[in-house]
Amino acid sequence: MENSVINLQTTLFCGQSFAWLQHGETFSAVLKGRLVQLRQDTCIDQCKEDAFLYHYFDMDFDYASANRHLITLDHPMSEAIAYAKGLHILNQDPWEVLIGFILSQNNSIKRITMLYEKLSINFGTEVGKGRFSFPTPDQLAGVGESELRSLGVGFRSPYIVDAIEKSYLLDDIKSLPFDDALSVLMTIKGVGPKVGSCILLYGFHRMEAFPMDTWMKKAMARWYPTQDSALFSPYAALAQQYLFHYARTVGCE
DNA sequence: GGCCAGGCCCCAG
DNA sequence: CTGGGGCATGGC
Repeated sequence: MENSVINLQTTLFCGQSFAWLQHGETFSAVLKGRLVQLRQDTCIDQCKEDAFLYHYFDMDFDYASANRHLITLDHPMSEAIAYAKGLHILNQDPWEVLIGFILSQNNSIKRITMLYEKLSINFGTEVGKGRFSFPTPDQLAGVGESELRSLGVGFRSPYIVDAIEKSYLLDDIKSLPFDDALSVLMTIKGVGPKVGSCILLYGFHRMEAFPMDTWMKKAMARWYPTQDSALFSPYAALAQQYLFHYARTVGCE
């Protein structure tokens, strides 16, 4: 019904992806080696014509049903859902999520997006209009720590180098149980429980994931002090996204 | 010019 | 296993 209509603004800028730019009413990103440009009013039609976009925007997931389940929970979940109406969890490329969220630690979303773009411009493939694809592991192979530091990656540079060397680990994640998958991801330097959970959520659509960042710690302490992610099962990941977006943009009062 | 940012590493206890 | 300092960089 109402909440099954995707909202691009909320979906693309609620902190799950660093690949999108907005100019006027147009949202754009380079996905699968091509420049994708969408507007809210034409998004649904474009997704129906394009199997990749349809899956990327998670159009098959029953958000109406999940929301009906979550909305029965205590304050402020119903407000958080209403506030983020039309939020979908994207099905992103695991490799791009891995690097994006290694960059995210002790960093601001604005600067993460900037670094993501810098990596694309320096090591990706130009697809026209001054836009570049995010570099593949092969394109980043051999890139050194000092080169990354010169781009502003800072103390995360050795983490990125390690992730490049261990990118093959992503190949087997899909078939693993959640905890095993998390353990494998955490063998990559710079990947802890939070970043690992983000990879499993945004790269593998694992609904059990419940990334606990600074905002989520505040939100849980404020609103659900005696609870954990089990409260939101089987939609913990979606509940997390609603709470994160609500706490970060509205506040924890 | 400090403060802080979707944490994690590393090292004490 | 738990806790806390340190960390590169730039937006504010």
